[in-house]
Amino acid sequence: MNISQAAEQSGLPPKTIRYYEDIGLVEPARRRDNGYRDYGSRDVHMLRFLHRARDLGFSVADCRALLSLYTDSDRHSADVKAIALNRIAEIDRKIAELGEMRMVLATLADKCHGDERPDCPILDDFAAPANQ
Amino acid sequence: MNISQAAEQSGLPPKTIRYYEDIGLVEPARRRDNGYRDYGSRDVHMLRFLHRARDLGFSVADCRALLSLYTDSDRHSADVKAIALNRIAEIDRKIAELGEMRMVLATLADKCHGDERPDCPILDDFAAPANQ
DNA sequence: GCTTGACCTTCCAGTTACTGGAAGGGTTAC
DNA sequence: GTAACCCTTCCAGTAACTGGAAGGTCAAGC
Repeated sequence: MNISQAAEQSGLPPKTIRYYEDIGLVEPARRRDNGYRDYGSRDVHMLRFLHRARDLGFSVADCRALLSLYTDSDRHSADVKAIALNRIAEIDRKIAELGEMRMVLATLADKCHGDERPDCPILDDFAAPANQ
Repeated sequence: MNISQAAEQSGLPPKTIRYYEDIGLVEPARRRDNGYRDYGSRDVHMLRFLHRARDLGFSVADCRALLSLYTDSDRHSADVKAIALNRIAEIDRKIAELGEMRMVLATLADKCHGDERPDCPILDDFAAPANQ
């Protein structure tokens, strides 16, 4: 099948599929006589795997590792789990960071009249943060 | 003062200060005879403002708007508040997204033995997501 | 046979917000 | 004078694509 079909079935845009081939995340696709890439169900399978992993926020480097574990029947599930737990920890850090930002901003926004007057606690804080 | 002092007092690395000048986020610094940038307290003030705004996750584009409101004494606090509320909404979206990822991953990781055996519910899910 | 439109190909540039490093010149302390 | 550290500019790289240009291919309709 053509790349656009593979795209449709995997959920990845054609551009992204070519990009993944470029960076060696997936094997180069077979080519037809006219130079078109030709995909089979196994290829689409791999692409869908990548789509899912990327959707869950794994980096391309992680995806590389996950894909190599996926295709290795002698893998240890511990290695997969370690990557997943790492990703969870990363998510937790990110959520905590965003939560702090949100709290600060919500507090400031709450104190701001938000009308036509120029005085604004938000800008005041930016100019001289309270907690410093 | 030299750029490294301005960096220390604003919390931004020298590289970043030059970069902000490059993209026109701050006015070009005065130069001394030897070509060195020369910063005053007003400059440092602006840089600290930017540092704070960036720390709260505002994009450089937002910072541009915020800085222009900051230096405009005829501003309406409503405009500042709108930017802040927008940022909060963005944060909320991001947190929700991360929260979903976390839930999925935690569920999968929980089901994974994480030992030397190859079978792994995480990889199984990636290969064929349950919710599809 | 020819055209039209939708594919496909490669390659280059742009995105965000820096950061690292090279090459070269200035300053300060001993 | 020289060593250590500062400053300058410019170029390249980061992450993961995405947009667009230039050009070849294919299938359908006239």
